[in-house]
Amino acid sequence: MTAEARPRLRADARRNRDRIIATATQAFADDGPDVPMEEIARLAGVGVGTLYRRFPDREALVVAVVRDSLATTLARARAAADSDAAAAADPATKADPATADPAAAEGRAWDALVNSLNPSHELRLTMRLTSLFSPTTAAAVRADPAITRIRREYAETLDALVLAAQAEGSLRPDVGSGDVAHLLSLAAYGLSRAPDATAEIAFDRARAIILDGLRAHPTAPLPGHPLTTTDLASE
Amino acid sequence: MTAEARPRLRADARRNRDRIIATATQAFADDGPDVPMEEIARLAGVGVGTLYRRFPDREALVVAVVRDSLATTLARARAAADSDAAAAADPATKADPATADPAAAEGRAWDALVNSLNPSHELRLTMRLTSLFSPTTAAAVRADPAITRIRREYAETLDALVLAAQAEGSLRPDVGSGDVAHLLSLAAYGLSRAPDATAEIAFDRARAIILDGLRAHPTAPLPGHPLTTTDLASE
Amino acid sequence: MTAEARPRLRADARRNRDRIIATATQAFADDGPDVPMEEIARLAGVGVGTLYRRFPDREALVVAVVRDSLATTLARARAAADSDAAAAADPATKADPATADPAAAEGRAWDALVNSLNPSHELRLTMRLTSLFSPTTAAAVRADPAITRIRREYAETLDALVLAAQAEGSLRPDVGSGDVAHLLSLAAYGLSRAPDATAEIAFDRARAIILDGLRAHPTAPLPGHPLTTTDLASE
Amino acid sequence: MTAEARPRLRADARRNRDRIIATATQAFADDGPDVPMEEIARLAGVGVGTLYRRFPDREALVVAVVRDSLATTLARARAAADSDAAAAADPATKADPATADPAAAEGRAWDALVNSLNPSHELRLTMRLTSLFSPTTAAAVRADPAITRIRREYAETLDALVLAAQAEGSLRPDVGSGDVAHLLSLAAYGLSRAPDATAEIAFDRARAIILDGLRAHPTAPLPGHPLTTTDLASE
DNA sequence: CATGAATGAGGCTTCATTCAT
DNA sequence: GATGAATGAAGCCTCATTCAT
Repeated sequence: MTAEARPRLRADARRNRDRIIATATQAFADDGPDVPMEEIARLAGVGVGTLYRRFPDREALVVAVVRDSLATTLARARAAADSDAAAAADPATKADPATADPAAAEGRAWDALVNSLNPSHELRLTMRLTSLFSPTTAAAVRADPAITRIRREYAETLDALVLAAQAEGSLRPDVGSGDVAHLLSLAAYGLSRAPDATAEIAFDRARAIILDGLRAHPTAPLPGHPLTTTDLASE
Repeated sequence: MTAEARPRLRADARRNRDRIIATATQAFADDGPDVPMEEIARLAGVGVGTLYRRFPDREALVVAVVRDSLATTLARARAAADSDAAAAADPATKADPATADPAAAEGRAWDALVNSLNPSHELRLTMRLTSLFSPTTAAAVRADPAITRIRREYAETLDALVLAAQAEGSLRPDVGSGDVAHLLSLAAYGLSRAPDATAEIAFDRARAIILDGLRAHPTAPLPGHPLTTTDLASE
Repeated sequence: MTAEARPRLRADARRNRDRIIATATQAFADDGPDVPMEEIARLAGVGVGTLYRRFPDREALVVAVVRDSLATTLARARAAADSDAAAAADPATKADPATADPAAAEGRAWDALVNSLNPSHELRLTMRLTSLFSPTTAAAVRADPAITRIRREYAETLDALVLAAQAEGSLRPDVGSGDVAHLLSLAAYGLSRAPDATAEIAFDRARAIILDGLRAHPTAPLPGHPLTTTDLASE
Repeated sequence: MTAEARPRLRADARRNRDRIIATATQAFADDGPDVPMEEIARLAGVGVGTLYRRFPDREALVVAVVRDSLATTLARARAAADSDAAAAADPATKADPATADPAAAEGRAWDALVNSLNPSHELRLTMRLTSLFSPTTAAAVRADPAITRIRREYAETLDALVLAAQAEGSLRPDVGSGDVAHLLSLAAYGLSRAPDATAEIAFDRARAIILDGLRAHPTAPLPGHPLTTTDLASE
């Protein structure tokens, strides 16, 4: 997934690496950013040495976890954008607006936008993590080239979705992809804490309300100007 | 500020205690939840011994900080509610809807609700803190009787504001005080991170969009049922 | 002994500090430069925490040990120089060269030089240490201002002794204080390894032979030019 | 190079083994006695596994390195002794003292002694190594039969050189081969540290002074008795 | 009471050594 | 045989907490 000089990992090493990242993601989410490395190793069923062979220090592990999670999120958003494009190319879909489901009347682009923002379990955990790590670690995360690239590509994908939704008139024109990303990351963050059904509902409701706020029926002018993703780069 | 048995601390001791809490609040906000106790003591200009005399252990200090911050927030929300009640009792205010400021057309209760949710510096810190502490410490915070009481009183105050806004027709009827608290805490949380102007704007815009979503113009039924604050107690 | 802002240490702290340095000096000599910090602490009868409170890391401890040892050595060399000066001022001492002990016929300055080079137990340990530490640590030692100052003062003292001995004709004129320091440090180094009587003898003999070589009876011109202490600064 | 049961290693394995020893010798000299085994393996271009196949543990590698180095040194000292013997047997050499180079007036045996003590690069490394390893490792080195044998043979060679030089009157009679070995090892040790020109000069000068001290012009009786190599066995 | 010195458990990381591929 | 992945013991250092001054 990265462009590093890591041509091929031995099968078992690869499996270990993947399991460590998955375990670490979960452990960080469960116990906070300070979970002992030994605990992570234990949960992953490996010795500390193996953990450190793969990730030179805690920071490297965190970066890998975030990188992995963001890559998944990007793939998801892209899939949503692509399926939207495919649907648009297929005249059979939503052929006649008049006969369409009124609840889905917002249009294809809107649906694509909403789908792309449905946070995966992984992303939720990452949302939480990125806000919990120490300033030093956060800086390391932002400095990672692979993460930077993913963020940029994600921003581009989201930009396209936002513009399409605004073109079809379903998304209010005075918001930018930065606003959208910010709001949805907030919603996802709220979800990431409690793992139970209530949190699930609270998230769904919050998301619905936020989406209502994003629809093209502004009741009052928004302050400032539409935020682009770049505006939030320092987030 | 709290309802504890406060056996009349000597003036200077009292000052010490207050300074420690203020310092700790700032230190937690600046450097994260792991600031060493010695660092806090140093910043407060006292020895560790003094710190430990006031707060038997780190958890007690955290609890005190959160308690203090929540108490301030509650007082602020109450003041907003009270001024609303006072305004309602005063026929001179907003006497004639026709002459009222159109931008404020949502009604007095709506304004009161919005005001009560304008996060103070203190609240922002608290938002950040409560989401950053370890699960263990978070549990200790929730278990604190004084904090529980404050949360309950805060919920009651918010309930009243929500009901009033729904009664006047400005707040959509399918939300509860839990939804409102959840959404606004999310917005405030987003703010608490970066202290720069961009974050300020992002927060203002996010809040505006959320408020639009909360207004009484539901475009689609919300999933589930209106959340009460109790629903979110485990958050 | 240093010019740091350490005005006064609490009596017990001071005692601990001294004991730690003494213990560390011995431990380094006995077990090499890698003695675990915990071992040093244990031998000194304190907890690791105390050790680290006084010396932020291993390097700081090493620097302190070397500094302490060099200071002792400097004091010793100075005492030798001073007693020589005092003797010279006292007409009763060695009043008549003709009646002096033939074995001591070399003169007062020579005796002073020899005395100043009688390595203390501490210095022997230090000799061994400075050559055993890692390049990084060695660099830290050389970078220490207090150590730099002591080395400079020591060089000045030795310079005076060397010049005096050459003036009285007992020390061969084609050597410098750098040569003298180098040779004697070699002898002392050899001594520092084995702690038994044999080593003691070997050292005494080696020193006697070296001193013979240093006497004013050069049988062959020495290569290069007389070394000054500065020439050996990188040693 | 050693007298072990060397069951005819395959050519490439043999090459591996030699490269590992050479690499390790250099690595120890460059980076100190704590170079990780993996680093040595990497520098030698083999995997750790291969390293451990040849040398069961770190101690075995160190012993092999020292053994190798000492064997080289012994060969050199023997060559010097042999050439001296050959020269002595050849009446053409130094036939007429009157026509001899005055600077070489000390005699053939003296020259042989001096030559045998001219430290090779290998010996310098060994000097450094043997003094840097931990007490435990140093003991293992001394306990190695091959090393013991080499030391013994070296002592015998040196004994012969010393006796010859004393017989011809160039070496003072009150020193033993132990004294000579001790002094020259000290000089060589001093050299092994800094690899620059200053160190070269300092070594040359120190050696010259020491040789002056060793010449047959004792100005004072030496303490103790002439040391044999055995006296220094524990060094 | 205030201070800051002492303690030691606990987390991070390294590396000698073993073992599966 | 060669390789390098896995293991875990051991050392460094931090910091919450206790206690002597």
